Amino acid sequence: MFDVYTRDYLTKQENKVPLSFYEQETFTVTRSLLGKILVSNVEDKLVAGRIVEVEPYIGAWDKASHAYPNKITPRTKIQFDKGGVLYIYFVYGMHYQLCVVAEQEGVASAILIRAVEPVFGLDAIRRRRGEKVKDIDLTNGPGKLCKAFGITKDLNGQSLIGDKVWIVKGEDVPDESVLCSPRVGIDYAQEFAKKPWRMYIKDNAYVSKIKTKGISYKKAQKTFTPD
DNA sequence: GCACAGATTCTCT
DNA sequence: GAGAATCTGTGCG
Repeated sequence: MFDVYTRDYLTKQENKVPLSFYEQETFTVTRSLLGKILVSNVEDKLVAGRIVEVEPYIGAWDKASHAYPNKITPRTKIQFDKGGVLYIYFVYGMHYQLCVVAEQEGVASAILIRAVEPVFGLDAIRRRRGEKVKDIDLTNGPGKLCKAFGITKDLNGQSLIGDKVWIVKGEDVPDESVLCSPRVGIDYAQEFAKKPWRMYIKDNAYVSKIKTKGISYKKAQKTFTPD
């Protein structure tokens, strides 16, 4: 654990990542989220974790996106918002997923946070996840981290510079430490199911299970096209 | 250390 | 009414 992430540091308004960060192009934001600190303050419990695994979803041409092809429904309309809000949805009858909306207004974009490394509020995380769960399994998956952070549908559409969930600066991760592999659980997305757009920090123990060997960030970057 | 099925409810057809 | 951007326990080695 890192002692630098104190309550004081995590809650200071000036340390929150500004909205302009989220308004950038999706792939850039996805990459830059690695190493940053996700903070939640719900039910009066401050909890934080370093982001170690993320996946981008583009509404316009990515078949894996809920909003493909620019489909506006009550669920997906949040993805069309201006970058800097939360997109939270429910899957498999029991799990929430937490996404960050990027890009300008009108561009459907969501970045799924798949795993974090706990850095603050371990007690609250353990209580929410259950006493039997091993430390390494507390937040190494999108459903797990939502439970650990107290994320529910109520937070859908909330601002990322609000007082419930936000992101603060962490340690920058060099390109050499970023690996990319196919995204998870999207077999229906045809050619897009194989795109190596799941990004994670190399050798980090809190990344969720990896089946295929990752490729370099530079290589993956070239595949980020509508093809 | 696998593989498999069950849980359970929301969203869109 | 089908299927889902998942997790967990069980059973087998």
